[in-house]
Amino acid sequence: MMRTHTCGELRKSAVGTRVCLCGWADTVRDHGGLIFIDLRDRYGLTQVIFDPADSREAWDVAQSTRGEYVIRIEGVVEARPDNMVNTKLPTGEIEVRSSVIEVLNKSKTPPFPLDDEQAAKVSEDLRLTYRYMDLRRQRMLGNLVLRHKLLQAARNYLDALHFTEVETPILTKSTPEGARDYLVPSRVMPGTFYALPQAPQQYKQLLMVSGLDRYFQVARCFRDEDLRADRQPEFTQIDLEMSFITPEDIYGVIDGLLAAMMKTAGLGELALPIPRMTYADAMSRFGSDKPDLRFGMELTDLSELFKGTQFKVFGGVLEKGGVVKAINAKGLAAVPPRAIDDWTAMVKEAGLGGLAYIRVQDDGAWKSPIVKFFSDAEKAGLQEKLQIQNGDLILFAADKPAVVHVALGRLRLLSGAMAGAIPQNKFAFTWVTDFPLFEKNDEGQLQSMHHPFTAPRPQDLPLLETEPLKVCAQAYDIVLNGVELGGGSIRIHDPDTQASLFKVLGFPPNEIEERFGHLIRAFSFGAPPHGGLAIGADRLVMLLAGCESIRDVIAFPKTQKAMDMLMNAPAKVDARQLRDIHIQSVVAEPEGEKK
RNA sequence: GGGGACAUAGCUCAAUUGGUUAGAGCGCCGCCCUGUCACGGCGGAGGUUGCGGGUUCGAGCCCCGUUGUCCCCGCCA
Repeated sequence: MMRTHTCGELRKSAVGTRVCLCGWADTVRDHGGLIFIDLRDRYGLTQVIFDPADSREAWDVAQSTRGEYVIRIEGVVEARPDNMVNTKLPTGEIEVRSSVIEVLNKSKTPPFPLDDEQAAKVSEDLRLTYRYMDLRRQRMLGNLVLRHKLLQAARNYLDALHFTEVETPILTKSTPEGARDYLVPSRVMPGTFYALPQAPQQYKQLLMVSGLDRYFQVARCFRDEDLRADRQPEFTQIDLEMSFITPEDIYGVIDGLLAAMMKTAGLGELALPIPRMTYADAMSRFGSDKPDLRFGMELTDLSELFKGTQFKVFGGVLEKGGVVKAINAKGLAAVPPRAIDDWTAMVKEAGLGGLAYIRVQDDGAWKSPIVKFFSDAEKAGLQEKLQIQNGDLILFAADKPAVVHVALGRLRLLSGAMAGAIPQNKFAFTWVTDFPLFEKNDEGQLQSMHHPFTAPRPQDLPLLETEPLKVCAQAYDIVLNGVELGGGSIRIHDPDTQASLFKVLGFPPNEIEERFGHLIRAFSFGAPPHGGLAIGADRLVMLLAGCESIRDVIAFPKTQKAMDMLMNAPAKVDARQLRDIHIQSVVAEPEGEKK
């Protein structure tokens, strides 16, 4: 028998028992006589003591043991004397007196320290190059275990609600209207390509046509776009779809799912139902379609107040149908000029002409380049609407609503963080509902905001071909702490509505047939009304684990250039492999590397 | 595609205005030490300052380029 116990389970009740433990030498403390080895495995840490009087042979081996050696020990569990109990360890009341030690494997000196406090500062590329070492840390192991437990909880919850997990293909067809696809050349059909799925969207809808009724999948998805702290090129969704439902059914299922996962993470009872707000409200009040509701500092509409104002910048914008809005950055009156400069550059990038502000000094005086243009009534109105107190900083934006919202939404997050207004141990979920069905792309053409199978709200159907931008979708996002966790919609299930939507989007008939013909055909055989949603599993785990990067909850993540530092992927392949799949690279080989 | 930050010992960092032999803590190696748990003490080894070029009497430091990592904008139906 290799081991009788793990390194995390021995307690006082085991005193007197003969045990075998296996694990890694976490630290070796050699006192010349006594030697202490903290033996570590996934489950914890147990102190093992070697006394030359017990076994000189074992003591010799213990003395030559180094950090990260893999060892197996045999010994007897002893209670520690009262004054030597280590209260920092769950196993701190006992130790194992060992007379048998076997080195199962030696280890080179680790490339970086493995204790969580020091490892947190180590450069991430080194951690990724030696990811298997990084994952030995309790923190990282804990993240992987939590991820597993959360997904397990999700599976149990959905199974109890009669959802069936179905695996859908990884080699599938390109869907050019979404993100950039990862392509896989076909060997058998020269010149053709599979694509890796951006989401199992069409398959899960086809499963509804099949009558599966309730589908889910812990699904790997692939999108060839640039990375962020919360975006990886391959990521995992908890993807689900249901038949014969209304949006209320989705809210109910997901509310319960998230509550179950919060509980599993040890984060207590989530108050249900999760609050909802419309997309229009989210944009107007928070300047974002994924509002962070952990703090206030909402956007305040001042358009009424400044109607007919003498201040030409605001007046001019209002005459052209724009809006004037502001946020009160509580307590930031003394923010350095440098910050205002940075923020000004940021809002200009967002399309604003400039950033107007008022510093409300401690003596109550308003220090501002624009206040001299305000009437007494306007000042009084500001005071009242923005609840201005000494020490506040007021930030104004005046332009078209879309520009004002984006600019102030970003300022709200930046200034809120700077003011320390964002509580860190809070979980503020919200649904964002009633998204527009369409948006205009850079070329001014209509495109689906979600995807082209999203159903319009029934009451908006008459507007579909006349005023498409006013049509709201039966689409909803679930948001946590300003992060888009997931989204979904009720789908179009009747071919007529689908056809008229394609028409509005301006898809030519031959293209519709080529790209969506299979789906339309399927829907012509009796598709049930259906809808669903997908949750970004990595993001959810990241937030519930209290991590700042999605990479910390993925076992083997990629760098910002989508490199796998451990495997060194992507990499060149043999010319033979390329020939087989009928691919020729147009990238010039550097001199000296030609074969 | 764009903006920003960083790159010095195995790790984390320091190095005055451009000026002697590039330092510290941790780790590593050796010796000592019988109750430590971040053990302690003494000693030691360890550097092409990411790479390439330039300016200069002289470059870790200034300039240009390049590579890599991270953050953000664009992008992400």
